[in-house]
Parts: sequence; C-alpha cells; structure tokens
Amino acid sequence: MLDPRLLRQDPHGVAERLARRGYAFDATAYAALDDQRKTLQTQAEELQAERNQRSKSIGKAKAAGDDIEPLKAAVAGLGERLDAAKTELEQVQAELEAIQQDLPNLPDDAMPDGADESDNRVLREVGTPRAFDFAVRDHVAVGEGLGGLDAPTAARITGARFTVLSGGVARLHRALIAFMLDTHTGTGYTEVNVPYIVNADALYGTGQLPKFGDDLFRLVEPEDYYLIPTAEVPVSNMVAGEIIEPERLPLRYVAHTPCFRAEAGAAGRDVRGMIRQHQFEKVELINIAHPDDSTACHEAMLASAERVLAALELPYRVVDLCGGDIGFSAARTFDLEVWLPSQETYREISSISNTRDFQARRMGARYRDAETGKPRLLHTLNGSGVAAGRALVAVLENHQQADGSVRVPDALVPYMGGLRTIVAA
RNA sequence: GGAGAGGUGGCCGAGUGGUCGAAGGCGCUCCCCUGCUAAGGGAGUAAGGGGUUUGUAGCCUCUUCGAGGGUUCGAAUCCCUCCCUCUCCGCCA
Repeated sequence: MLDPRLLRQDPHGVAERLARRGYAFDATAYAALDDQRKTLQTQAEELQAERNQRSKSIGKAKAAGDDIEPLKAAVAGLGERLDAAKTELEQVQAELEAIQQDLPNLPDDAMPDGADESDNRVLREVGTPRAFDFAVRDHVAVGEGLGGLDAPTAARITGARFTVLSGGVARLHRALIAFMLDTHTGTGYTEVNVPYIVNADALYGTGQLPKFGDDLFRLVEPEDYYLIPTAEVPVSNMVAGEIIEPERLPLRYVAHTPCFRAEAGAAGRDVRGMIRQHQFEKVELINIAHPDDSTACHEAMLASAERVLAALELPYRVVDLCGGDIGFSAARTFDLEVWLPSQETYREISSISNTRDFQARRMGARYRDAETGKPRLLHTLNGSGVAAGRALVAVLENHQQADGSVRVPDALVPYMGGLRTIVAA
C-alpha cells in the first residue's frame, strides 16, 4: 500500500514513478474520486457531530431531570440522513481502496528501467562455470542415476510438479538446509519456526492478496486459510500490528519452511525436474528495519545469501531487477542466479527485496521513534538465503562427476556425516 | 470435542446505557525539592483518519475498549454471530 497522503498530494508524481514499472495509474480519475470522497466525508462527519452533540445534551437533560421527549423528537430523521451519508461515503471509499490495493510499490530511484527480465542489470558474476570433459547431465538424470530423485512416483502420489527424494540426495537436501540455517544464525540471525498455514489477513499484509490469490493453495476449511507461498508471509507478519522499540531494530529472522505455489499461468514452463515445483523448501531471511537502515540491511542480506553460494562452490551472478521484472511489493530487488551447466545459463536461486514501508503499511507494523516518541512505519525486507530445492539442483549439476557420482562441497561434508561423494545406492 | 472464565491505552487493571478515550497503578517525559543516590511533591503521557495549513505546529472534526452485525436519540456497558487466550475434562503427536 502506498502512502494515501502522497497519493492525494501528488497523484501525477506517483503515476510517473509507477510508469517506470509498467503500471498505468490514472491519476486524474483518482484525484476526482478523492475530491468526491472529501465532500462526502465532510458531510457525513458534520451529521455525525450533530448527532453526537444532541445525544450528549439529551444525556445532560436526563441527568438534570428534564423532559427529554421534545429533544428526542428534534433528532428524528437525523439518523436516517446520517446512514445515507455514510453509505454514500463508504461506496466511494471502497472504490478508492480497491485502487490503492492494486497499486504496486514505488520503485527505488536506483532501480534500473526496463520492460522485462532481459533488461535486468547484471551487477557482477562470481565464480567460473566449470569446464566439463564429459557429457553434462541435467539434475534429473544425475538424481535418477543416483537412485535418489523420482518424479513418476510423486506423480502417482499427487500429480505433476512434485518429486520424491531419497537416500543421499534426500540427505543432501537436508544438509543444505541445515548448513544455511547455521550460516545465518552464525551471523546474528534468529532462527524461527512458523506456521505453514496462514490466514487471509497475513497474505494481505505482505501483498499476495487480494491480487495474487490465483497462485495460492487455499484450504477448503477454514476457507480463509492458505498454505504459505514463502516464509516471508508468516515471518514478516510477526510484527503486524506491533509497535517495536527502536533499540531492538533491526530484527533479523531466518526460517526454513516449505513453500506451496499453484504456479497458475506457468503451464509448460520448466516442466522437467525440480526447478518449478508446487512444493519446495527454502531458507528465508527477513529483516525488520528502521527506515534509515533498510538500504544497508538490503546489501547485508545480499551478502549473506552470496556467502551461501560461495561456500557451496557454485558460480552465480547478481542481478538488479528492472521495472518490468520486479515484484508487486518490492521497491528494489536483487536476484542471485546460479549457473546451471545443463541449461548453460543462470537461473534464479534467491530474490532479495526491500519493500520499504509498503508491507508495513498494510500490516500496521511500526516502531517508536526515539526522538518524537511517536509510532512510525517500519521497513520490511525479505530474501531467500537460499532456495533449497534449486540449490540441490545446482549442486547436483555443478558437482557431478564423470562416473555419475556427485562431489559434496566441503562446507556440506559435516552435514553429510563426513560423506564426500554421493554414489548410486 | 465438552464445561467454565476472560479479551479495555506501552504494561497492569477499574468501569453504573449518557457529562467515558475511559478511574487507579506501573512505566516514560518535564519541572520542583534534596550538596551524590534513594525517597518525596507537581504536571504531562493512546492510536488512526479527514478538514484547514507552506507545515510531521496549532485549531476543528470523525473513528477506535478482540472482530463483525443489531437494539437505542446515545453502547466499553444490552442482544446475536465469530475469533483468540486461560483453566478443567476428553482425545492425541
């Protein structure tokens, strides 16, 4: 949600900034609707004030023992006029709100311009893709060769876009998660374990609802419960409705959770393997920050995620998402893309966003300003550190060996019980 | 699942259908007193929206006592529905 005051004071400025991300905001229509709101609100409040005043004087008269019947008669009809005024106001307010809920975040000035992902700015490439002296297999072939990756069985249990992992591959997945959690808690993150089912309010708070409900799995009962699409939803909402004392900031949380996505509109994309699943696991970083610190926190989160990829000895690049590719709630997003030898390309493995006060406003997440003592909106940031499923894919592909085995990167060896190579079961 | 109790400001806690955004306390801020400290005295201290305005100042106004409906001229207070917390029982990992 954008600042309604800014929207009112400078709708055309907002429209210009939103245009950078390809969103057409009709500032003129909005301003006209808001003028209407202003008139109706003044009208309704005047009636309300009159009623309050009259009711109060009836109370006084009654306390004084006076006859209140004539006073009551004088109020007759006021209630109906008030109701009518309120109804009219509510309609216009609902229209305004519908527009506001739909507006994506204002981009950071530093965000690159561009129409789609091909316009993203590559900030740097780290590590060198390995030169293979044998035919590279994709992660499905490697995993199946090890007897540890099985989509057909998952299809029988559930359907498309699920995978059964087993043996060394399953353990590798668990090792990745444990390693990532330890890495982040080692740099000051607090590990949290959160609900994987959230209510509609939480999803509204982080911006998935009302606009992106199609990509969520929703429970039949209770019907306003949903499976989380990312840990960002439960973890960020930990501060919903709260006023945080500033000395506690920034709050830094790390959570390992499954993520459930309907992948509506992704039919036909990445159908082979574990790149795009309905269920995957992720280690997520959340920062709840003072507005003055959020940019620095964003950089630090990026460094934290990069540390993981470096330790896993995976080549990657850092990308600054352009206006055409950035998400609804984000003001600025850095993606980490890991090298996949089978595709000879970089694929997203982490997305790290500063939403500034966009989510905080929706959630009502505030801190107490040290100087004024007044509550002000926090900044919220989220980033994968990193996606476990895609990390597994990257390790299988990048560290595969000619004989079909997979080398365990040194950082993971302790988490594999000392195992240095995963071989076929 | 059954029975009961309860949800009020940063926290604890009182509250009769009207003069209640709400006693009292804690905490916090400022001031006074005390040659440090402690104790004492005084004042202040909820949030959100709108209007006015150059203004996050002031002024005017509306809303908010778990959420949503209802009764009433008027609801923290009465009625209905829902949510959450706690206690006991049952069940269960």
